Amino acid sequence: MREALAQAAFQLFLERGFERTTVDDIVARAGVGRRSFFRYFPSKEDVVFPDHERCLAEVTGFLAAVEGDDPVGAVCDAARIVLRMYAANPEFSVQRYRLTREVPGLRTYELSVVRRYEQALAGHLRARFGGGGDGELRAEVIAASVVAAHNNGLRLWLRSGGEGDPDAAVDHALDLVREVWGRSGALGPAAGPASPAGAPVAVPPRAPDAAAHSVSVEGDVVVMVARKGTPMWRVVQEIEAAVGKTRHR
Amino acid sequence: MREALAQAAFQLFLERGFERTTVDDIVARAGVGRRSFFRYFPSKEDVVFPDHERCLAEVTGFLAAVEGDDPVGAVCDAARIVLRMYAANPEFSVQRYRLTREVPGLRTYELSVVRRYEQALAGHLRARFGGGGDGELRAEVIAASVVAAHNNGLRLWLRSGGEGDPDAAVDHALDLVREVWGRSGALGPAAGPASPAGAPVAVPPRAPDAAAHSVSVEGDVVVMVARKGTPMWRVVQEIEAAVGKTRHR
DNA sequence: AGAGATTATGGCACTCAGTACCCTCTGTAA
DNA sequence: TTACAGAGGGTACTGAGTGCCATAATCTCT
Repeated sequence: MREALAQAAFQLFLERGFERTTVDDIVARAGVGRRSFFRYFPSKEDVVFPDHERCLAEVTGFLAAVEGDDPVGAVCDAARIVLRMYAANPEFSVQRYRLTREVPGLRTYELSVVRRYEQALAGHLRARFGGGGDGELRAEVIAASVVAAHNNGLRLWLRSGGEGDPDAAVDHALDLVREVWGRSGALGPAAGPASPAGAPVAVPPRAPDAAAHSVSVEGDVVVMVARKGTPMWRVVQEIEAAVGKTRHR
Repeated sequence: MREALAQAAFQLFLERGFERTTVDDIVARAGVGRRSFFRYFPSKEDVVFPDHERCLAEVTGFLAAVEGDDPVGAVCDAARIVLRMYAANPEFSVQRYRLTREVPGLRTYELSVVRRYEQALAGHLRARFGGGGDGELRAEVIAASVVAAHNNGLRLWLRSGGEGDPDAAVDHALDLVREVWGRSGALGPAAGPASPAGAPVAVPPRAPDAAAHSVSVEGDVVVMVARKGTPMWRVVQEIEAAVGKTRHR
């Protein structure tokens, strides 16, 4: 149902534009009742970003699970989770990007979504930095920097039409932030990194998913996000697939 | 007329809340026709930020006129223009802050306003940095940092009830950004980069056997975090326990 | 299986923001 | 006086979003 609504809506948005499409048009094409639309999407804007809620949950889950003394690296990895969601459906992401660029209402809606990611990152950093020594300030500035860097790399890829890999651009952008802030978000360049050795190498894996659920493996932490009501056999299947895929790497 | 409408609206928002105040209520108190409201304010949200349009014009004007070889300093000064607008009416700013914090619609509207400031700053930096050498990337990251730093200092002052001077906190926050980015937004002031560019992101080491499984249910999204190697039966068990727990609410 | 409870969906009516169109009033220039 | 312009007001409409209730599907327990 969610899927049917999102698909019908997106078709219509591409055909007639976002503002010239009413909710009644959408439910007519999907063949469902009008009331059902608002059960699945709290607003007309939400249908354009059907997977952000799940992705946000994935990001917060990842940040809650991550350990170690590299909070800046952790939030960069969290940003890569978002990137993976975009990269999982290049055509959709590119079309949505074009749509969002020319509809003011969608732009501001996207801002509010991005803001929630930023706050998730900032919350993680704040918890690690503590209150003293400008902890909150540094957390917010670094979170904003990471989001801006991520968005810059992502936009580059979206503007190119979704050709190739967005990872290189985003990695490069995030590296810039990490170079400036060091791994611990220290105050000033002098107090910089001195990165302790033993950092295992891992970039978040590519998304195999493109389904309603997602399983990601970060190092040896497995994060699964699914909708309530998903059959358990399917969850098990996806976890096993994801874990098996990254086991020998 | 503009003034009368803004004043009537703000009174009502404080008395009954933003969402429980209709435009008809506002025009009734102001003693004008409903149609006139939308002549002066394109939306109900605009009446809460009656001076941002002017301030944005001031910022862009300043940036267009500024000279010198210190673009980062220039955008910091531009941010101080915004701060001055807030500081000009402490009571109003504090009340508006409290109102904005608890009304989602106003929060997202404010985001769109802040975004325009950020784009003004980024545009100035982009013009100075040029296209090469990650100019665009640096421009956007620095603009985001300056905005985040400004907002952090401003929020500190607003939360304190508008007592004293917001300048100290904002100056300090902006100094942090300038220390990190230098006056020209160079790529790392003196510091040799922590890790060579393009180095893969480090993922922190893990405690070997800390039992860190967790299943959380947010709405109807289930997020599961577990370590690789956890027996599948145990994962299934925990998911079912968590989902069952929240099923009958 | 079948009664009872729970959930998913549809339908209806309503509020309210925002817009299009037209009206009135007032002041100004010829 | 007429002609005109511009500010304000009124009316009716569209469309998003919500509350309430009816009905169908599904689940649970015996």
